[in-house]
Amino acid sequence: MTSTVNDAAAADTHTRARLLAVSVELFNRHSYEGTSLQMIADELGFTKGAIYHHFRTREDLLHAIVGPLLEQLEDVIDTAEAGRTAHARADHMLTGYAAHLVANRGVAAVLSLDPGVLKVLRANPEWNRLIGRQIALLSGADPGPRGRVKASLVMAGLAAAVDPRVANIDAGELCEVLIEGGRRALGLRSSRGRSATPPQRS
Amino acid sequence: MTSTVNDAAAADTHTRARLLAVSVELFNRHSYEGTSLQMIADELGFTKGAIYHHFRTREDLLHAIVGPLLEQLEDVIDTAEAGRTAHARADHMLTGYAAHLVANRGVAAVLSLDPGVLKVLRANPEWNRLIGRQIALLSGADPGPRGRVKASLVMAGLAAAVDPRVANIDAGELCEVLIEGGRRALGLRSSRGRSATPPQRS
Amino acid sequence: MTSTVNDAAAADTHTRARLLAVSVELFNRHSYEGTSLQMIADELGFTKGAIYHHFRTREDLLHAIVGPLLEQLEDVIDTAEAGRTAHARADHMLTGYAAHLVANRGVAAVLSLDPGVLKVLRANPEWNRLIGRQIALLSGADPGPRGRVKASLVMAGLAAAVDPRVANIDAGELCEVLIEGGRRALGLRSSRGRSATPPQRS
Amino acid sequence: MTSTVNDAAAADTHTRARLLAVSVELFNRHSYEGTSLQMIADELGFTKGAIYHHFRTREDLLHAIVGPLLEQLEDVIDTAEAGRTAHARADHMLTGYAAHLVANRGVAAVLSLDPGVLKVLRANPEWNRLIGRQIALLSGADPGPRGRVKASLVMAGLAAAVDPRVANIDAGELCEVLIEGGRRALGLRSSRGRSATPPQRS
DNA sequence: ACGTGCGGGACCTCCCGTTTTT
DNA sequence: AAAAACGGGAGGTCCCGCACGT
Repeated sequence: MTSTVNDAAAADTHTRARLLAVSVELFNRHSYEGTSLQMIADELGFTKGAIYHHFRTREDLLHAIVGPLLEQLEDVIDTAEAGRTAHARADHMLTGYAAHLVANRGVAAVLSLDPGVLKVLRANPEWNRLIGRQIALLSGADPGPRGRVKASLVMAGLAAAVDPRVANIDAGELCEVLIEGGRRALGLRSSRGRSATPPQRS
Repeated sequence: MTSTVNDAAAADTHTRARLLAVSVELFNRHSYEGTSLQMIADELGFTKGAIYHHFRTREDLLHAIVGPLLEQLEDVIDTAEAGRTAHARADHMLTGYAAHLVANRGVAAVLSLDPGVLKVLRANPEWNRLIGRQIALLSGADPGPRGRVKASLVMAGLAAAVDPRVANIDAGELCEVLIEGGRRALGLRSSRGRSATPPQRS
Repeated sequence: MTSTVNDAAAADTHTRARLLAVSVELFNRHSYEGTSLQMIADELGFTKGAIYHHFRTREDLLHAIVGPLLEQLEDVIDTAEAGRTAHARADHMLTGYAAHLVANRGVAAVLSLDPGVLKVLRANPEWNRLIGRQIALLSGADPGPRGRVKASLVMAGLAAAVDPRVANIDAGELCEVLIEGGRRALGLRSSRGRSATPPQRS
Repeated sequence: MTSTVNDAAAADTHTRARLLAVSVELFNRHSYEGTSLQMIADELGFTKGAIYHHFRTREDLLHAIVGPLLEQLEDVIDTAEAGRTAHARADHMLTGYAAHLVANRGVAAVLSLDPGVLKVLRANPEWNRLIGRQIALLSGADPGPRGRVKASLVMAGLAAAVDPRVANIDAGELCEVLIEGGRRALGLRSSRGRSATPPQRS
């Protein structure tokens, strides 16, 4: 069942989890910069002062949301980097990323596309490196500017495509479509048999 | 016809053009919601009052930026819709869209990805319909949820990939890569085996 | 009896004393109004709730600090008022005050100079009277406006001069200097070889 | 004519001068940290937003108040440092300082004694140096810790004594008393029958 | 066209004091 | 007795828009 970020936390930490969930939802609707603490507090039914007890600043709140997601993503990256060939590494990265996004539908768009969020992410060297590694992996089959462009295309494209507003589609099928689209865009031959992709032009 | 961004600039060379350019830059850096009139005024070297003389509200400013772009995009859509087969229509839409994005690098990301901007766009029925038509065209080869997902993937992916921060790449080559990636992701066979290069816009 | 600051501490050694000490230190650094309970709690390593258990309000905390000091000062005043001549009374007041300040270096400045503290002091009629009596004693040799001015000069001057940041000086010597300066400013002839050193308080 | 700080400005800059005057008054009554922008705005009859147009931060406001005063004081210090003997330099500093304080009755106490203000002053290296020079001058006749203590005594004492609440006394006489008290406290012989009245500043 | 002064109202931060829990 | 959760509310910053002047 669609494990969200807060799966574990949700059970006991009554309010903190709700706080994060509501925040994500509002960030999605109004963008990070466009969401005030007041809006979050109103949605939760209590006051800004209460929020302050859990997160001293709005950016702390954002950190608490994206932090776990990026840790999750780091696992995927770590695994992918252990692949033997550049092709395998890229494919692992892609499938892992797609699964990661689908598992966190509704959070992903905020994480990856909101300029307000990206500004915060770029300010954190560790997170910045993470994204760099991801791009490197995805563009591994084709380094250089072209590879970077494709990698960015896929990363942003997938992130945007999982937005629930895009289409009413089952998680499993969604993941399939994303992987298929990603592989083609990156020029990765679908590992077994079916070659939807024509031989690479240099 | 009807004034592209640069056209309008030519008329009013004095300040209006600089105002728009600076705004776009700041919207890109800080997101639409994260950019205040004060920031824009400071960057321009004059005061908020001066801005007010050109645009009565900050949203007006946004309209002035995205309006021409969307008109431009509408031309592409109109043309694409005249295609004979679904495949041709999707391909036209894709190539036209790629050219449109490349021609407006640096504006595109704001236009297509910033949630703050999207909220404004969604509020305008006309613009909302425009996006719907674009999705319909791109997913035309494969209607249904899967098609919508792929179309969204391509639309957002391309928009994100043109960001100058992604890679230092020549406009022509960038366009090629985008089209190639888009075609593959959408499952469009590279028609007539050639000419990834679209009709160039200024 | 008349518990001095340290006395009270001995009883409750656990926290109350540290609480007061830390508060005084922070009041000195940031002024009374500029010091929040949070700052005090942080410095102590525990939470605001803990403070609230000892003092129901921040003003209570202030009272607990200045109260004992003012009682101590009242003793000095009482004694001084028993002097036979105006000159002797003023001199007693001066020496006693100097000793009092030196014995409470670091607290004195807050007590006597911080406008935020003075506001609280002025609100308490008893304490207000106390200061009036002190001024009367010091200016006794020369009543009228000039006397009041000199008395204020001495009172504030001495209070400020005991601040440890002013000079690294031994308590005994400091007291000497203060008395000498005070006597001269007030126009009190250093009475017939009487030691400048006052009766030492613990 | 009790020249205030804003003499020149008062005429034309309608509100800015009032803003400063009101602020000084409230700082005196409630201490710097104890005075909110709201209080100032209320007293002036307009809003915090209006204040923001003149001073972007509360500390700016403080700077605008103490800045001119310290410049004035620097003139005095410069002049005093040109004296030939240590005694003369100290005496010049004293008389000049007294005149400076009397000329700015009501502002002086805030400037010199409020811990909140001192914190800001200490944070500014230039202003910090200024105070150091002043102490050096006053303690010049007797360097070392004892001299510093006396200098601090005089500086704070005089500043506190000019507070209008201390005594209803004419400016000229006040100045006389301050100089007399200061000289005695510092151990400066009233030099060669020179009038106690200092050179009047505008 | 542009600068200035200002109103009113958010924003985030954070504070103080209470309640609830351990 | 200490910690944690929370409610109100105020503080400072700052923003947007509108008067004016020029």
